[in-house]
Amino acid sequence: MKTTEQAISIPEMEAKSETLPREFYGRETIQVSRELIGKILVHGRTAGIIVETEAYLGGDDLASHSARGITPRTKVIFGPPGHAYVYFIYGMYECLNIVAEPDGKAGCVLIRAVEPICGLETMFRRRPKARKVSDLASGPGKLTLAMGITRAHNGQDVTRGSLVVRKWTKEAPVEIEVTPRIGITKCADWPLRFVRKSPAVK
DNA sequence: GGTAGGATGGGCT
DNA sequence: GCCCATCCTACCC
Repeated sequence: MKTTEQAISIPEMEAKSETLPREFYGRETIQVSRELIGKILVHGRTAGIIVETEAYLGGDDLASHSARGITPRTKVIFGPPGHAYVYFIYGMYECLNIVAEPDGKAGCVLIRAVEPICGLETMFRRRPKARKVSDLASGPGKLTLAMGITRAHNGQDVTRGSLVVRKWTKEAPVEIEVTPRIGITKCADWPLRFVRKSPAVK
């Protein structure tokens, strides 16, 4: 189904929004996951509204990459909030997370889908198999491809620089559905996936 | 409309 | 050597 949102220009989007401050991220991962729904992910000429996230907690969340402690790959998750954790998966894809919780505590938010609003042509060029706008970034691997996000962004600060998250200055209330996380086997029934309910994602 | 299986390579035991 | 926080195609209703 086609999305009902209209594409706008980057300057127009920037005029109506502001960058999220680091304090937004330095809170409980579940709260950050929930509140990232409806925010705007921006990279270069492309931007999209975050419509699906998952929380990956520290402690006894065995589905989280941080569950086995600090390694070269996972050290970002234990670092200061508001930074990107980008990992390579299934030999082909990259997934974007944003680090939550205060510095020293593990927790991150997987960005699973965005609704494209800026740079649709660029996204279609990067995802030639996508037929509709709603196919461009409707999955964690798809959105990194469409928006040009790679492991080169791992550890990057998302409160400044080329990869940032913004909020609408006039924010509308969002209805959110909570479900178990997708594609995992450990802690598979934990209700840590957040999806924007209206308008529908697909 | 639906789903089963293959591609593909880094991280960690 | 095994395990993946995935996507796409082929094939089947």
